[in-house]
Amino acid sequence: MSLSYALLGILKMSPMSGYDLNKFFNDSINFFWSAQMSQIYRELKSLEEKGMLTVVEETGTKGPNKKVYSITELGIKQLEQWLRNVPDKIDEDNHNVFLLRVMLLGDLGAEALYEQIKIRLQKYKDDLNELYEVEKRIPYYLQQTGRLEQKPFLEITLKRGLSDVSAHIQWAEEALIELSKLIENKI
Amino acid sequence: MSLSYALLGILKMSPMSGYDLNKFFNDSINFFWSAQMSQIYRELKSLEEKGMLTVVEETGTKGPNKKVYSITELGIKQLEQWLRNVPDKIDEDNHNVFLLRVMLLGDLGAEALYEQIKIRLQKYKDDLNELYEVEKRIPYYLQQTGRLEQKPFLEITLKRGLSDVSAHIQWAEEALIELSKLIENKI
DNA sequence: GCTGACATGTAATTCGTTACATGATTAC
DNA sequence: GTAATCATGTAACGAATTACATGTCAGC
Repeated sequence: MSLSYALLGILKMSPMSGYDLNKFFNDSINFFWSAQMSQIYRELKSLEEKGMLTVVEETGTKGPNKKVYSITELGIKQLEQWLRNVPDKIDEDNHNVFLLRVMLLGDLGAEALYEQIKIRLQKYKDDLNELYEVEKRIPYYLQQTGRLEQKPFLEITLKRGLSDVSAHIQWAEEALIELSKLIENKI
Repeated sequence: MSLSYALLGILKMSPMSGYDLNKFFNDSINFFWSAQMSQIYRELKSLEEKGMLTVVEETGTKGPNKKVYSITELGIKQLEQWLRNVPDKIDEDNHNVFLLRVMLLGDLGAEALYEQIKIRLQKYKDDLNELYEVEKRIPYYLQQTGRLEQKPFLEITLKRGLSDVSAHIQWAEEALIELSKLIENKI
């Protein structure tokens, strides 16, 4: 399962709790990964049982106790194996509900589609701004974990997010123009 | 579930069997949707039980009998409701295993990442060619189902696929350049 | 006293994949 | 005869979401 490797990979950078992992997902790599808290907790438990993680309970300064997880040698080995082993079947998760809507909405007329793409365009613009925020946080984050040599790789990852969102924005803007032409001609 | 709406939407264009639906997924909208046969059959059965589809068994000219499904009034109503109702929580399925790999592979060195992106770039180029094939098939398909007025909407859908893949290709090429610089400088 | 952030989990359900199972027809 | 395509399904498993459940601590 890929969530387990996501957890192993992040914990390899720095030990943390399930709660922190969720924050990391939301604050940093939300543009390509997210998870439910309940799933994270369940998976952490399972990885610990398999000996890939160890856990230490930490009495925090505030809030209830934290369970801080660290990766083990076994965990590192398993993660590396997964990373090096390129799957021959490239299994991109290609269920795009929005595009399904776009295709089928045509049947209900151009106006309905126009409105929905307009809403989506705003979302893409928000996403773009969020990515800029993430970009700003990278140097700070790298310093904290002392992994400055990772900078180019994080930048490549982030650039993919930026490139995706920019393409989406351009597509949406062009689609809106197309649709407004259709709407005008129909009058 | 969105698969059910995908099935309703396609069956609204034209009645067909589970087998045909799978072909439609693979030949036309594979760039944003796919499904397992077993899932399709299960879902068709469930939609029929709910009264959103009707089924007629057809003795084909070749092969075993087909079960041809058609959408009912109820099905059309449900589909339209789903299409018009814009979800406030935009729930893009954002689990990109490849990007997870990219981020984490940095830790194993630039070479490993370079190789994996190179493989991926080839896949993107194949995808692009496949999309051009789909593009060519659109006019033929529209004539067959007599839905020429749908053309602009299918084109908008397809353009999104093209825009995505083009952005991916550009990103991959730039990433490879970046990485080769890193590799050279290390020698 | 209440809200919001902190913190962890269980249970039930739904969704999706994989493996298994069957059989007809056509082209080589 | 045998492989490929056509055609439909069941069973078991695994993954992900949703709902439920509990409790601390800080600030207003």
